[in-house]
Amino acid sequence: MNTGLMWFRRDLRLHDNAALYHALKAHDRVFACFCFDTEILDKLKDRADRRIEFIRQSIAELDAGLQERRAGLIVRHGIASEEIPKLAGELGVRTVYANHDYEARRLARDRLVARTLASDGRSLETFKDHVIFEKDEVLTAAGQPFRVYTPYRNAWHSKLTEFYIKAYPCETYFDRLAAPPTRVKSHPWTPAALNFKQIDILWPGGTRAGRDQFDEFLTRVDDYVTARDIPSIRGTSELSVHLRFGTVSIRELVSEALAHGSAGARKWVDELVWRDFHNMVLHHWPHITTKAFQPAYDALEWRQDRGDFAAWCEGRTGFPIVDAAMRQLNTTGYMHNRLRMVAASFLTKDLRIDWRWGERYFADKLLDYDLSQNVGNWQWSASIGTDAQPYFRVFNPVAQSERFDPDGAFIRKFVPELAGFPADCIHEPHASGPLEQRGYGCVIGEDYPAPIVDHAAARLASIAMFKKVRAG
DNA sequence: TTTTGAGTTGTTCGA
DNA sequence: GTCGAACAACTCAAA
Repeated sequence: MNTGLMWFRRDLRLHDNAALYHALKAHDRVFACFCFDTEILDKLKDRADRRIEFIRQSIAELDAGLQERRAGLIVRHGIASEEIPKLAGELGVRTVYANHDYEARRLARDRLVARTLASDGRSLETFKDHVIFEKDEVLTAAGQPFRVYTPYRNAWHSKLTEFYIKAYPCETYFDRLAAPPTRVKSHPWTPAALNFKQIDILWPGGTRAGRDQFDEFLTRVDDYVTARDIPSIRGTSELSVHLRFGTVSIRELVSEALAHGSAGARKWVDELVWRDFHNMVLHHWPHITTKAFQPAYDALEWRQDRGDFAAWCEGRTGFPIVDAAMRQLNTTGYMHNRLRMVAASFLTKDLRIDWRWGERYFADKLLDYDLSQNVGNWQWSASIGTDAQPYFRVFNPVAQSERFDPDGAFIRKFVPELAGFPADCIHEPHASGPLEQRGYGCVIGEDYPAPIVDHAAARLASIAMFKKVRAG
């Protein structure tokens, strides 16, 4: 029997899925599986992990969709590089199908799977699915990968044709989806069975939720250009977690946004181009996960201050917008785009703490965490990455707060002890006098911390830290 | 081939 | 309050 196996990873959908389409097209019968990889699970810091919950919800929908077509999802729990070849053997499939991953560890895993399968006369076939353009698809005129976003974006748009955003019509072959034989065991995926605690997530998993979210965003995409910067209102698409786990199709999003055509929709597509850009950069310069993209900046002498780092993590720096941002991350597993820049700038410029500490902290907390995006944006904020913001550009946390949270609504939500401050005082509460503070129901230094750094001095120290490296 | 100009997200200073 | 300059140096495309 000519059978294949679809291995779902960060592409948890049955529609417009490159690997699934190729599997279905090439085989009479196709099985579907997902593996909870213990090599990843065992590293998670917290037994209540929001990403596990999102995956659980998404594969529940995936399984239901397969059941409707008289098939079903085989779930495994173990070391994926061992489980997948083992399962392929149990099922007697000739070929395993998956979509490209771009992270070094996942690539090593996939190479191992391919080798193990090959030793048994089977093969692993992988496809581009997660991005519009990957690897070497968009290059400079000289045939080199871009190091700067804007020319990359221009080349990206020039190369884009219908071909690249056309959906893979998986449904044409859905009758080829096969139910797993009863002798093939599936691992339960309740939180208890996975040794995880249930935890609430801001966005439910699954493709239905992803589609609803996108439809809802399209009703307000015209306001995107300005609204996207205001954390107290829903101005962004909030599709990041769906993009991360493939419960939406990037082709579908780009195709529909371009068809929409408004200035807001076009701006949003350019943000999706950033996603391709960071992904491409990680492919070409894999060292950026641990080293500066610009090698000269490896010599920067970051402060190794655990106390200040803890204050940043816990949202008690005394800078309301930074603390509100960190508390949003800690309590919801999400942080608004604008605030990610403010928080990252504060850690790397005001506190001069190693960007890698911050990158790691975000990695542990973010529901939508994606290695390439997180590393790329942290290095951008720290002024050491591709297309780096100049080192002398240091965000002023008070100015950012006044500009993007003018009425203090976001601060009030996540730093409720400051809720009594009027809008013009909430951004810098320590500047109010002691009597006023008492009147606003919050004494700085008692009910809310005083600033842990002087921004003006910290800014000069940061610029000096960079200058030293450049001079040396 | 060389030159020129523009470049995600900013801030401060001085006129 | 508003405005332009300065804060550097490199990538890339276009002239």
